[in-house]
Amino acid sequence: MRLKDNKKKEAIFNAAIELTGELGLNKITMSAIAEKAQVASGTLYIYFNSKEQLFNELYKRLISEGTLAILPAVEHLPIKQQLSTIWSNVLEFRTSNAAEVAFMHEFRYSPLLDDDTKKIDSLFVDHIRRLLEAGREELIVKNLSDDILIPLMYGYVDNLARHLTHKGIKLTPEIVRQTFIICWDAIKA
Amino acid sequence: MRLKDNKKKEAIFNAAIELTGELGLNKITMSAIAEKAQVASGTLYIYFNSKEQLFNELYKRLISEGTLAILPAVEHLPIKQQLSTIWSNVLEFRTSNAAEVAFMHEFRYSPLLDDDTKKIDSLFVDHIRRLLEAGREELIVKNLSDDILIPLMYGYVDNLARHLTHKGIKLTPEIVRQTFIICWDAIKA
DNA sequence: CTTAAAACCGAATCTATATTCAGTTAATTC
DNA sequence: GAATTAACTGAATATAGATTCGGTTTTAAG
Repeated sequence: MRLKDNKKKEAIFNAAIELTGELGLNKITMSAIAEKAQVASGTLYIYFNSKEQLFNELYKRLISEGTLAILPAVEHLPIKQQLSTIWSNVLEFRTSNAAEVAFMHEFRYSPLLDDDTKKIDSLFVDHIRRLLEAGREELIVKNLSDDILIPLMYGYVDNLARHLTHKGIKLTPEIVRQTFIICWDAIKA
Repeated sequence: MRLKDNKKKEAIFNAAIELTGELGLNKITMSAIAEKAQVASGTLYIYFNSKEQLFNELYKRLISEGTLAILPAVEHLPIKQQLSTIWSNVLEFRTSNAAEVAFMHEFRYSPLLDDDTKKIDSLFVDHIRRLLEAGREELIVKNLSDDILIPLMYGYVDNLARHLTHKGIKLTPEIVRQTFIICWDAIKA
């Protein structure tokens, strides 16, 4: 008997990512993915039960390999430094992996996103939440609810990265520095 | 001969908005819109050429009646006051018109959005751009590019409003005040 | 009151794609 | 190296839903 080929699964994922970059999530068909991955359309169903499952699995992988891997092992650093490092990493990741980020962003708001996948999303936010709490205890972060502070950071980084990518502005250390200052000015006590 | 019934068009728009609130943009069918608006599906095509046109027209209307109407006639006020008033209005609008905002948000990232409609979006941003420029001249706003400042304001208000709505948190004057302070701390010189 | 034209209806059509499946190929095991 | 079994193929199927269209109703105009 024959075994599944892991490289084939990679090829399928890559095809999906590339096609999102080229066409946008909603114009992608299973046939197009199959063609780009150099397999027959029926083969996709050996590796995935459905289009929905394919995308959800890809999304989860990108979140864990991309976003979560961004959280550095920097627990020994002061709060502000930790936030600064994370800020820099996230911005870097988001502006240098255009196709992946496009996929993640489009999929996040698509009807295909399933309930299970939604949970993964919160891991990253939870980490930020803990940092902010620590910052409040040290009296260096404004004593305001997470509901008010987190949308600032999350909304800014998301919008900023998309804006820069969209306008073809290359991320420079100077931009990273300036934007973090803005962000910190916003939340510092 | 018979004339088009303007109330019917309203009913169609309202049906589309309500259905977005109930089901999300992507689950909406022309038949469902027709049913909720109490017309036959064929009738939709008397008023609109296609589903795409229907949604684009609705989106444009919501932008101009909603978002643009938010820009108050406050040109005589100091920059900071103007920004504060706009901030308050946008937040108020975004949290108290859940179905409309859901539609606008979902449609904004949907494949149906056409090029022409995209242009309308920028009117609001242009207004903010002019305010920031004036603020920089007065040395009260950080001397940084719009590409860096605008995503902060836009990303924050967008994310914040969605977050509050999603978590069922009612917008209070205190939240408006606190969030504007955050925003202003971020951009002030 | 008549007539013409356009709104209106909703069943039938058309289309795009996700998914299936019968047949074929390749790799694993003994 | 034969048998077995799962991967693999891609044409055929199934289906959802946008759009069309022939027939019907309404109303403005004369």
